[in-house]
Amino acid sequence: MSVDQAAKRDIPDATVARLPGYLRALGQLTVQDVLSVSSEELAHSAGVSSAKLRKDLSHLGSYGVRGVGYDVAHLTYQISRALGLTHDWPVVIVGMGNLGRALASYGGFATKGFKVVALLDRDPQLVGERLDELTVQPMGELVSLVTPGEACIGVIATPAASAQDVADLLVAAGVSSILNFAATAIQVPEGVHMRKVDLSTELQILAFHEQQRSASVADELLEGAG
Amino acid sequence: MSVDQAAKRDIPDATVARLPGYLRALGQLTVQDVLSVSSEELAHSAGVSSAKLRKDLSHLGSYGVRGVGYDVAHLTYQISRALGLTHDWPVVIVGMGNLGRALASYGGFATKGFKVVALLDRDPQLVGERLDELTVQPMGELVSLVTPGEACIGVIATPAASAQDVADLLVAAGVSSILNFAATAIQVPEGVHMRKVDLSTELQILAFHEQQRSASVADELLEGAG
DNA sequence: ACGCTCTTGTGAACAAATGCACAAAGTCGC
DNA sequence: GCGACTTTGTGCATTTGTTCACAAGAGCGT
Repeated sequence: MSVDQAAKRDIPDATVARLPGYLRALGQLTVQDVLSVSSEELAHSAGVSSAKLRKDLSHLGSYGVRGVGYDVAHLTYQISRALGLTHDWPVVIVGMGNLGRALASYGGFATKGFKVVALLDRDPQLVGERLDELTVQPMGELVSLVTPGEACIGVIATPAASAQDVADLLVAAGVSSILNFAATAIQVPEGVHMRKVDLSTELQILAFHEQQRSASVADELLEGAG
Repeated sequence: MSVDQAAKRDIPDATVARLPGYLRALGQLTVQDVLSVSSEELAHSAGVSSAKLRKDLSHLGSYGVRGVGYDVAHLTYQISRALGLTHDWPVVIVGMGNLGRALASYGGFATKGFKVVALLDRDPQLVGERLDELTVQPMGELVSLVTPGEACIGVIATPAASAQDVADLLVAAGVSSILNFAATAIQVPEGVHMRKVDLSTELQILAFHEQQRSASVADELLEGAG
């Protein structure tokens, strides 16, 4: 048992970040009634190299069959288990603007491992509104919704200006994992896990690569001329 | 000049991914009328270590002053330039569901480096609707909007089922950078830059760490008892 | 001018991640 | 059974990224 957990514990971060991608690719194979898949095929669907995929999976254990490949259902289960998706995690979404609504109505939650248990907003105008079988509640309800000690994931979908306040409230209520969609960096105390998703960051990274491309094209022209 | 570009070219990926965060932190300092900042302070606002920040900035050039720190305005300019944000990049958003609307009305575009030039949707019901000074157009307009050779960033905010089709259309029209918000992996030809933003991936990574936490708490209890 | 204090920029050590190449281990046809 | 073939799992080399620790500068008071 301790061995089992130790095996899980040292899964590298880079691997953990790719596991959801494998899980998604496996989901597509499942609906296509594919029973078995090779590392080559699965890696291609997930957009990685097969060597990387195999090394990633080897961190979870040895679940493939040499000469054959991986059993789709079994590998799905093993990855889910490694990620901790064998039971549903409660999620509270704070901020019911455009983005909050989009997230709340996003189907991806229910399907795998998560359950939105509450929608919160500071604005009294929005409180009481029903969205997808849930009623928007005021921020004050936060403490009664989260049981400290029992894990819960908080999603921040507020404007940047209120993000830090909301994060502080979430932490005070006992939330230990936060996903921040607001366009600002927020500070959380040690022990709270925080991840950030941000449109402009992603666009800026793409812009950098576009710029590199045009710069190198320009260089080639110059070299050709020189 | 070639030296200048060569310096830019070998900025490590990990550094590029962090530059937008520094830019954002600098923006906050700017509105607070702070003129100068040390690596320690800036690193803290951006949530990284000061050593990492300094090494990252050293890849852009030597823009700090020893004993003093960095000039906020000048560093902002240098990072913007490195990322290619000295002029606006055109962005087309495909898919005007909840998410597409949220993205379209997201203020972050205009402020720095990007300009939404078109909103597209396959659904005739949505075509013609006005959102933030733009009219939703049918997919067919794509080719007339994008000038091949001139860089343009495409954002996919459609359901997963149509994401691959949309990506193919974008590529065919000449878009060379794609940001995919759909909950599916898409394949793009070599030479097209693709990034993926996905709620469930992020949640699953958080779930993994929550699970690690509870596992290690359980372990400690067992050790204490044993 | 000089020494004191501060903070950058960077070389060198260290750590993490990736890619390669192949032995190990399985299936299948005969 | 057995040899041919397939595909996994992994040791090793390489690349990429991070951390440390400090010399090299820059400002300041005297």
